[in-house]
Amino acid sequence: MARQARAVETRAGILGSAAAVFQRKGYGATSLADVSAASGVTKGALYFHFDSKEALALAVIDAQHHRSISLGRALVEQDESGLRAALLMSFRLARQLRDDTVVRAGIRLTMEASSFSAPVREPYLDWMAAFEGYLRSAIAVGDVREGIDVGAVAHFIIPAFTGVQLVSEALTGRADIYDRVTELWQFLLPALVPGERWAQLSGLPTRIRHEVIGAD
Amino acid sequence: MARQARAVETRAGILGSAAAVFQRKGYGATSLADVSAASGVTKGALYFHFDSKEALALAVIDAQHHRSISLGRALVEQDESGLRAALLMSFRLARQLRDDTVVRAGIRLTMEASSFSAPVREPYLDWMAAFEGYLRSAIAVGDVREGIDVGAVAHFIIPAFTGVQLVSEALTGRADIYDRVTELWQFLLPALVPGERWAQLSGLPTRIRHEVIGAD
Amino acid sequence: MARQARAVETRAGILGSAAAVFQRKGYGATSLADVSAASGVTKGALYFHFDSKEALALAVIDAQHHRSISLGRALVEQDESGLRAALLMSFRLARQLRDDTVVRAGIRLTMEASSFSAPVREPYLDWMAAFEGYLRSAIAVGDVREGIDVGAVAHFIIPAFTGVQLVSEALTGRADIYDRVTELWQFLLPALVPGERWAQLSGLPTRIRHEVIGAD
Amino acid sequence: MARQARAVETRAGILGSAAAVFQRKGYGATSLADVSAASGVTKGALYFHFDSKEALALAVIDAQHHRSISLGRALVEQDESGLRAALLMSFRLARQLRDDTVVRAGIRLTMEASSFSAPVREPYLDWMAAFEGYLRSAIAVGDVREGIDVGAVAHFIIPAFTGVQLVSEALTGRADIYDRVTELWQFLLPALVPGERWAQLSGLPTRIRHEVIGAD
DNA sequence: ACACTCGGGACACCCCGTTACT
DNA sequence: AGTAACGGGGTGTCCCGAGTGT
Repeated sequence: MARQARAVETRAGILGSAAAVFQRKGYGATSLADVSAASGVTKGALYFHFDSKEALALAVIDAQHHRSISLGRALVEQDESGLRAALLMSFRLARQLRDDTVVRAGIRLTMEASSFSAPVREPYLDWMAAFEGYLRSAIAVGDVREGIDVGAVAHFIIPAFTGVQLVSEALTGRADIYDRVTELWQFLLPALVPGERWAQLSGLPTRIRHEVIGAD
Repeated sequence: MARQARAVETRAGILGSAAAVFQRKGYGATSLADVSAASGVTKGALYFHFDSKEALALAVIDAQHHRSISLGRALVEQDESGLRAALLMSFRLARQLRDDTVVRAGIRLTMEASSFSAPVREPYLDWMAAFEGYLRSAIAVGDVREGIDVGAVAHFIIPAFTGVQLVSEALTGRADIYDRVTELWQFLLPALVPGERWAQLSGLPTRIRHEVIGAD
Repeated sequence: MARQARAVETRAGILGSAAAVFQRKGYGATSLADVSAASGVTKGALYFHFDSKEALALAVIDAQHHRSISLGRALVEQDESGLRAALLMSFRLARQLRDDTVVRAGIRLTMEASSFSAPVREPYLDWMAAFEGYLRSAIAVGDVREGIDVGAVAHFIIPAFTGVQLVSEALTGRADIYDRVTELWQFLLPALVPGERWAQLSGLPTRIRHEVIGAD
Repeated sequence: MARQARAVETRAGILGSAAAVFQRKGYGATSLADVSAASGVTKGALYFHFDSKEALALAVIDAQHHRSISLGRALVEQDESGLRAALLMSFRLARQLRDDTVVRAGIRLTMEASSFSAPVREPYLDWMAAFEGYLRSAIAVGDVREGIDVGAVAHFIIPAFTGVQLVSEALTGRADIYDRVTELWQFLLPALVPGERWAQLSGLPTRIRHEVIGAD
């Protein structure tokens, strides 16, 4: 149906505007009137595209999740090594979290989700699975110690990153997020890399940070 | 005055009931009618004790913060060593986060606070300061390496713990929080303790966990 | 509680205005804004007194039922004979149905009730019971044939009256209701009164009509 | 045009589905989305065939009226005697009122019509005219007393039947409608049939009931 | 031309957080 | 400490035309 061209556009517009408002005010404080005004779309159209405020929020979460997870796909296609991939991911995600409204909104809504719906778990689980993969291939090339519990590590990195990003938001509006992510890796790497690689890997976080973000 | 005694009691009752409702439904979805019903107090009385819904939520946050921070005071008075103190704190707090309604509500509201008020930063800063203190005295007794940036470490532990607790809530309703906190320390200690102490400190998280919580 | 004086008054005011609007527009077409405007009461006050639009409608039905059923109580206290009582009731009720807004509204809502609530049955059952009583005492004094099934008769009179009133409303706005009720009795009495009383009872409907209503 | 064939079919499908929904929920509580879902037709198509929700309801009323009135036409063609015709009609209509969705919906809407449109009067008037005809031919063959006011009788039977059916719906969902219609005639016949015919006509309602409906 | 997607406003109901008067 | 009243939106969703394709 070619006619959906307009519809797709409208839907995307609503989603973007909704993300902006959600990101600024949170789910509870956002009214559909706000979204309607921000998107320049009437509530009728809004209702046509999304069944409810909750559905709209979930759609934003979903969009964010897709947008973020696609960062990972790119890495795999570029055939990056495991440890580099993990670090690249974290910094690219940090950049999204600073600059991409949809991602910012999605993350915020993910955390507030228990206010309006069942808690959202898939994103956390997906990220954990992705990092498990990175770790495994890092072990294969000797960047990460054998015998480590990759499940446990992944199950720690994701929450740690979540918390780092959350507190960075609360304290500085995420202005310091690159520093904080860099430190995350510096405190975590000693538990991961084998002693003999430490010399060459201890500086990796900073190198990758600059590779991804620059001096910023 | 005897009259004030009852007033204090009523106020505390409201606060407890409000915490229970906030914890279950979140700020936005909680109505004063809910609180009124849960506490068995009329809305009039409710407004006599708290100026507004927001004030009520902030009072819950405050109560939680006091309740949690007082855990730290007890440690100082018991003159625990720095590293032990840090670990004890984390597990005791984990226990509160599992079992204490006011604390659970307070944490939830702290994170939702940006929905209805300026973001709450003091708790994070207070915790960071406390952990800096623990780390400094840990360095003094040789449990933590010299030359480490205690500010940076504290600035990582607090977010990491925050994230761990948050994701544990989302995925398991905090049922696995003790495991997650134990792992947090296991992945973090290698970056903190000097090599020569590793043998005796690597098992510390598990020991303290059992000391505080038992097999649970 | 003396303070409720104001509340009672307000409530009654709302009920009366609501009846007027319901009577004119029906349940579905009546908005709470209409009621609010008609009663000069804010929607907040309205919500304070009635939990919902449905509750308001049911309250109107209830008020009508009380108002109508109390006609019957008066008859009993006046110790009217059974047949006279039945006829008096029907004409007095007819008058209410023409002139009393609350009654008109209540009847209308009773019929529309299945649109918004479980069908209302009590009024019908109450009326049937009342008429059974009248018939029994009419039999006792010989105005109604023995051996008649009073339950069946009551179970016919009430629907018949209901229909007469309903169609009179649809066709003439109840302008002709007295004529119609008179005829109802004229077509029904032959099945009820014993042959030997026919001479003196055949004119009873008209006599009672004039007694209650006058020439109108 | 073949094209219209399908249009007619679609229209009929909508009408049937709409009747089902109206019958179940009433006019006010029925949304066009409901009808659209029930009929498997998009709302757009729905508006193509009917100008408005009200028009749709009126079309259902109309369909019901046609369907019911055609019962009468059949009788005339079968050349039934007047009194038999009247009784046959009433029982056949009762059967429709129990079993035919369109008829049930139409009747319900007829009564609710004043909620959304001018009161519907034609059906009542048509029925009254039909019954006047039956009565007149009944008088011609001596089944009904001469000198009776056929207009008045018809003007009573139709409302009485309406009420009987209405209350039967409210109290039993029309499960007892055949009993109630039978009784209607038993209480009415004494006023209609001449004394000398009473012996043979008093059992007529039951006989016709069984003829039309069976033991049911 | 028929059919339908898409979008448009308009309220309706609910009820919420809050104040005035006892 | 409490009853009563207050307005103000919030979400849902309804009924209905423009616009678009088949």
